Amino acid sequence: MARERRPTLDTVAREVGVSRATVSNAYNRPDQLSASLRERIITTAAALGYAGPDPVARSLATRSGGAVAFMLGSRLSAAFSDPALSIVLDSLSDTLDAERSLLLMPGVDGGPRRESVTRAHADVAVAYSLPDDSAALAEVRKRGLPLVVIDQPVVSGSAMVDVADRAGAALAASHVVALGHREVGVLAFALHPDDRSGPASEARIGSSRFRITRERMAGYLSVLDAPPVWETPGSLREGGREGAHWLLRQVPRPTALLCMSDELALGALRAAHDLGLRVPDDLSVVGFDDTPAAHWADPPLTTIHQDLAAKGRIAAELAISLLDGARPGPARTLPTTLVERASTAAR
Amino acid sequence: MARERRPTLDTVAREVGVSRATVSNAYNRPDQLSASLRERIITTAAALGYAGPDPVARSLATRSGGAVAFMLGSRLSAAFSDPALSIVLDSLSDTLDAERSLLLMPGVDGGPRRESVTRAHADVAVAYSLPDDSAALAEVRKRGLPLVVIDQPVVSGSAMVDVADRAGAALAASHVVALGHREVGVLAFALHPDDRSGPASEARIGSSRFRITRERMAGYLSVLDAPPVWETPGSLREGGREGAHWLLRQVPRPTALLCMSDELALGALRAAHDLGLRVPDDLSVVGFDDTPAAHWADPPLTTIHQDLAAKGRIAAELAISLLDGARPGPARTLPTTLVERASTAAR
DNA sequence: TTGTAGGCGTTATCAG
DNA sequence: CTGATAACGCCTACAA
Repeated sequence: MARERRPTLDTVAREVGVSRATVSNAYNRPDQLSASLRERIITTAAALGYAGPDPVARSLATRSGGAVAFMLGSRLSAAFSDPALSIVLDSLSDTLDAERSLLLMPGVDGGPRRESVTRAHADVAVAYSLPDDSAALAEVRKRGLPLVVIDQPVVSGSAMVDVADRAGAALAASHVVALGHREVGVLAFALHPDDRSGPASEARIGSSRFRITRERMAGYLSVLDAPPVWETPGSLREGGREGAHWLLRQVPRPTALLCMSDELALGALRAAHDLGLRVPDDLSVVGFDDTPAAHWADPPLTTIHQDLAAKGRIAAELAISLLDGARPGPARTLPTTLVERASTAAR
Repeated sequence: MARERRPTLDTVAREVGVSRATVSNAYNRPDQLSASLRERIITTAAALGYAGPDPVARSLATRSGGAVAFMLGSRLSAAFSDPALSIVLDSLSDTLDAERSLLLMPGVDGGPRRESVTRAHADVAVAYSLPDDSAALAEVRKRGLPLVVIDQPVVSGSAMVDVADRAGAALAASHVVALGHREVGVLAFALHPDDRSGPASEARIGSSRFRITRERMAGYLSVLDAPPVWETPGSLREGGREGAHWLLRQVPRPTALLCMSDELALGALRAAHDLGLRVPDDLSVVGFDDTPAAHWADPPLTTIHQDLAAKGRIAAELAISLLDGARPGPARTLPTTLVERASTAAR
């Protein structure tokens, strides 16, 4: 079924009896021609079924106009279930120029497939918490795409925004220790992009390929001595629940749980409920991120606050400035603070 | 800072001493030239810093290769907080050809801005639950982009997938009526794209611009007689909670609540808890969608099941087939079924 | 196996 | 205000 050839600038130009350039101007520089002519052009274009300049051809000619590629470390389902990411992505997309769209590149094995970034119509890439050695990152570099990384080690020549993860985690650990807790368990994100969930060995902890996990762990460990650690891929409530069940079976049983995200902490709350433990009387729980859910939790969650919306906004601003030819400056690191609510208490 | 001109196919060709076509073949048709020559080409390309064929130029030449545009009716934050959408989007992105990426187009006022679809590098569009008269839809038609719509009235010439929303809603209503409930309240999605939340007048209900809201409401109303209705934008738990509070203040107080999504129902559960009402003893609650959260809810939610993953998968398959030149067939309508769990009981 | 020539649909530059 | 003409970077018959 031969799709009939669509009309082009040329078709319209010929029909109206003017040059291509004039038709182009009718769309892109209305002030460059008389209103009446423009009117005539637009009208016959519509009559011809011409939809306006082809976006791809325009991009080729202008060498720009693609989207910003947002590279994820996980599938979309995992991504969507992470409220922290939602907030970042939302504020990022809100900050972007109106004409720039968002190319979402889900990960399949710790990152988008190399080939997808090869063919992506993007003129800047944003990496969100990818493993250090992601192939996608290598391809971005090869293509020479400007890059901004979020929560990730600096790739040379890229702009960067992250938060004081290590300090925040240390804050969380110090908080429970100050409250008198001695047996403390840790609910951690994935240490490696292999979808494993279970108790984490020291070896795995030591070799983690995710910066964020590494940093938060380092923060915890700067205060704690070899706590039991459960690792779970993604940032899923159910994963947190499962891990908390395991941690609470350890002897001696932890009286406090440090969680790398609020979602994980919510799962821990649920586990405590399952086991008939009262929070904070029998168990203290600390989250990370301070997402809206931390507020509404029952009890409201003590957590480490970070400004997720700012993270997205800054990432977008950095992307825009790279596009404008600016050179990446030093990393922008956002602060973290402890927010005490009702899920922690002295033991 | 003049970005130096990047090498092109031509640069490489000249350097190696072959023609452009040959270099092109080296990338796209390895079998068209000797391995050694190809090797030589790739090597010097790397040396020159040539990253491979430019995706935009390639697309222009092949008239394809853009992404699939996914048009949302809401901002990303709202989209992300809707688990039903996450599931659909995830299975859609999973089903897509490996080489096709996903262009996410958030809505700002009931849909993506017209201009964004004008410039989008996409060769097929998917509309998810947009209002009937969205400007984005008009632009898609104008551009002649193949379109598949999800949960939305057929736009002429587009492929369509939806679920038996009306029948499902009728199922929910019949269920509580069969259980003896006479006072039934309804927690509804937005009726119009104006971010309003509050009691819904009959006029608003009668003129809803969202097909999904219309259909589910029609299903409820086919069984119920003028129930109190609270309308809330998005599918947010908090919105459901607020609405349920209002509904439960009505006299006579409803003994059952019908909710247009599980998230809304979860909010209703929360409201019941706030008010000291036991579910299902004092109040029955029915959701819609059967997302994973319905399982885990306390009590587990009676809800209307629909196969969200299938919806995404089918949408992707339809998009692909449109791209292959197929003409849109009749709408694919997925069934809905009642899943009885513990949130409903006889009164 | 390799090269030639002609598009793909726009935009940009620079005269007129 | 309008119109040639030359890019933009690549693909694809078709010819050699």
